[in-house]
Amino acid sequence: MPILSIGALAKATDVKVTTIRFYEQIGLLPEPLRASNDRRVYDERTLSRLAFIKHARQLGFAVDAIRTLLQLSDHPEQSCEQANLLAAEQLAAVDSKIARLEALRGELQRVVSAACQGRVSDCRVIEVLSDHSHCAAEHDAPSALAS
Amino acid sequence: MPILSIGALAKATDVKVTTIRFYEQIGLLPEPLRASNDRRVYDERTLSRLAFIKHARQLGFAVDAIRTLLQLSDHPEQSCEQANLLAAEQLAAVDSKIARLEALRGELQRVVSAACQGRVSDCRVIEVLSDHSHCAAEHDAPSALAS
DNA sequence: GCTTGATCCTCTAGTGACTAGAGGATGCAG
DNA sequence: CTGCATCCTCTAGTCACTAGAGGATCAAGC
Repeated sequence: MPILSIGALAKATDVKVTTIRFYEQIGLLPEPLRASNDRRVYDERTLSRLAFIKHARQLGFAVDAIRTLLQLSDHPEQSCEQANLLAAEQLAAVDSKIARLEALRGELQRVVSAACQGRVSDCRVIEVLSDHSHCAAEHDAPSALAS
Repeated sequence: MPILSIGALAKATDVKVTTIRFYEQIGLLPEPLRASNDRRVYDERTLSRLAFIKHARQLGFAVDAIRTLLQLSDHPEQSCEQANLLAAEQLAAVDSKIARLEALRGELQRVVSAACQGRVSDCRVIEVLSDHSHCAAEHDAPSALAS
């Protein structure tokens, strides 16, 4: 079983060293063995686990959801109902983000196409921003847009 | 000129009281006059300014961009080039977020459609998450997806 | 006048998922 | 042996708020 330093693990997974330590801190990665010089020592199991985490993050899963998914993959005898549910929820969240962003895009296109060459005093961009009633459709706060 | 309490301003703009104080703290809103009992007192100019801020936030503009836009609208004799630029940048950012999210959606749809009824040991959701090579296309980290 | 509940004040700390930096120890190559 | 890379811990910063403590004041109803 080949042995990896934190730097080697970082390079192999394209996850930053500080992020690996962070994942350990919040309990996504187990505390690794330490070499005599106190440095972290990893094996390939941690590499797969980190790859799993990275992939799930890329798909937009929250850390809490990933924690659940990891527990499931650690206990393969369990039902995978929960994993299916999490994936479906994530898909729904992505769908709704896309819908919101598309509404915003429409609004912004109207703003941009109204761009003027003159002074701010007759600038459509500022004017449209000043007056919500110019908007064709309602657009909600982007609070739910964060990934 | 009618006079507004912070609560009335909050109600009129649908922005939370704490958020209004926060905007004052970071300099998006000017420090208001105070009544004898130390309470904030607003006029309609602040109401428009806050409506402007809210609308721009809904469109996904960052606070720094809004600061610039507010400066522009405070000085109508300036060229509106910068406002046009900011709007175009914001549109490009939204476009790229949508593109990323659509790639994620495709991936997630594949994950969800592979949902199984059995045990985790043969669960496609977990398996697909474990192995990036299952992915049809590259999908980047969602770090740039935050609104 | 008294109580009750809403509103207001300041200040601090928490959110999520990292990222950056201080300040120092160790390892390795030339 | 001299750099420079890598590693360690710990703290604080990012963004745009949000929540709560702990208290003062106000308006309405009895």
